Amino acid sequence: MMTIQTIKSLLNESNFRLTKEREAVLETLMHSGRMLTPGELYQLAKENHQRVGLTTVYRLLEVLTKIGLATPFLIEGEIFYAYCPEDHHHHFVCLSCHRIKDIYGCSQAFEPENAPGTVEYHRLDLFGHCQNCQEEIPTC
Amino acid sequence: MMTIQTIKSLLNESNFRLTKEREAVLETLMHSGRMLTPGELYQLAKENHQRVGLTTVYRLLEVLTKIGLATPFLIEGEIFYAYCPEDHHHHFVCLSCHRIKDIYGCSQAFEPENAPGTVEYHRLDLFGHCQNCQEEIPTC
DNA sequence: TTATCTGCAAAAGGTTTGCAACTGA
DNA sequence: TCAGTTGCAAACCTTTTGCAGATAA
Repeated sequence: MMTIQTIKSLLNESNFRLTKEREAVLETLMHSGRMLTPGELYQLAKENHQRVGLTTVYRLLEVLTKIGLATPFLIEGEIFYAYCPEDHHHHFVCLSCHRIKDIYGCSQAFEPENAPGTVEYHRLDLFGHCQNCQEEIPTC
Repeated sequence: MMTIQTIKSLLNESNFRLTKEREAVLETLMHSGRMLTPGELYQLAKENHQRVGLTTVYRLLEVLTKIGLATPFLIEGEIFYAYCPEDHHHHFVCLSCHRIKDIYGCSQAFEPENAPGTVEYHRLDLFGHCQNCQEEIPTC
């Protein structure tokens, strides 16, 4: 996982700053290992660290998304964000606990040559239930 | 493309009804060939057909998503919906005009056996610019 | 016949904005 | 030093809900 220093450099490159509030929120997101709604992230960050404002959370998520360090997910009408290193990979998303596992090794093979246009990027997400959550699910 | 009659049957199977308002909105969505925000769909449907309410649009999109005939997309913070037949396929999404092209022939090969859990479903979307829009983009 | 659907108006809820004070680089 | 950031409160929208009347099946 990328160090805070590296992330700080990435932010600075784009004229963004890493304040102590942003660091608190960022660490909360990174260490959660999950995708979180802005509201959830705000709550968690408040619990784990100093006082931060919801506005700050929204603004940080926007910045992180812009520089490719966070990715939004739309699940059942709700928007979540996950910390997401900038290299190309895919995701396994647990629909129960919202944990994200990055999956590396993209063959790029499924960018068909007969695509009806120029492909800028693609996104592959697998949805299911992680091993922890499978055990907890009652067979019904 | 699925006929209205078929869609009506699918709706009825789940105790939903196809009213003339829903038919108007549905046809607008199907024939647009694009992903649309609820607001855009509402505007288009009003232009093309009789008077419909925005609430009706929201409720139809919810129903269609539930029975697998519409898919939501999250693009730059906005939620769009596309008509989407219920069989498994992928998408090419034009970031300029929001047109959607369905891509068939999924190898399923990228559901790795070493996935950290049970995969319920996956989703692969390609984003780029369709041939129409490439021509229009000024080289800058 | 009746469960479902409609549109409106109101409520709710999530997200953004303006601003004065603060702070990282 | 000063451009970028903060948190608050207010503004903004998008989405949902309640309801009485309409309608598909």
